[in-house]
Amino acid sequence: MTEPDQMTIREMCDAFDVTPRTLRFYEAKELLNPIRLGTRRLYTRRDRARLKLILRGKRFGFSLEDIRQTLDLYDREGGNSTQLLRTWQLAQDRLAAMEAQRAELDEAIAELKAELEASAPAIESLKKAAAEAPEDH
Amino acid sequence: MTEPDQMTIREMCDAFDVTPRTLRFYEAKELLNPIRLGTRRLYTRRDRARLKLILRGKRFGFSLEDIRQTLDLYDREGGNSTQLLRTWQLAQDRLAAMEAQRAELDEAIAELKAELEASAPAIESLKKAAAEAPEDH
DNA sequence: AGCGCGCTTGACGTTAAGGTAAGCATAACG
DNA sequence: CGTTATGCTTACCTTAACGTCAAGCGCGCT
Repeated sequence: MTEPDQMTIREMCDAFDVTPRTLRFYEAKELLNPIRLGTRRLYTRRDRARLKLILRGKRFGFSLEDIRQTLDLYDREGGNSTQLLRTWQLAQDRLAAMEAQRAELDEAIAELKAELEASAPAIESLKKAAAEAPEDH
Repeated sequence: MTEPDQMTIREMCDAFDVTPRTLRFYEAKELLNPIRLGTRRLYTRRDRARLKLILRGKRFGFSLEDIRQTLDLYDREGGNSTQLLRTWQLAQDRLAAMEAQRAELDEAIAELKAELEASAPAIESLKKAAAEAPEDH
């Protein structure tokens, strides 16, 4: 437990490399809801887990609204059963979407690699030329 | 060659499920440059290849500006050598970024799967209950 | 000649995701 | 105990990536 249980907004910003504005913005959009000590925010372990998922989702190109919905997949704490089943279904969909994205990413990586290898010889000779006649800068 | 060599803007839109506005916008941002027949646009095989890459990049969460730079990795047709070397370097970076993203995506998929499996039993019993007492709708 | 359709440019509107600035409260520190 | 840092809210500003709307051109048909 090197990490404290609650963190101030500043500590969060330093830990996750975001601005206070961003955290408040996410709160306004109901992606986070830190405890209030008087008027100040205190972020718990749960908020940190959620923020991590949020930032990851963003890197994958999801919108905050998309992310907001997926967050409930991780820490739902009850809710009625039909609601739970819908959440479950949504999770399946998300998973499928992510696996599709993974497949597409693999393809893209393969293509780029092929492109790189195809032009590798030309690059090599360029580097050699540069090494022999280094009068450019 | 079931595909014609040049396509009108409408044909492109139908083929890629985008609006004319989007194609013109990408052109303004120098991601595409179709031939002009008089004032009209004609999109070639090359434009189609680029558009495919653009839309893919978007799904991965890249900005159009990011994508614009990466596009040159695929169909550079010359350029001076220092420029070429820089492009090469950029390609390496992109590749690394994509591989990092794939690693993160794998992790995310694994986590979501774990979450799903953990709550699978509860869901199963819910489904069973719903099957036995189907008086909700 | 007139009509309509597809395309063009140009200008302005919109949404998401924050940035920035003003004004006030409170907490920590020398 | 005054100053300095941290935090809060409210309000307006910005950028990317288009959407929407108006007005006009060219061309194929009748």
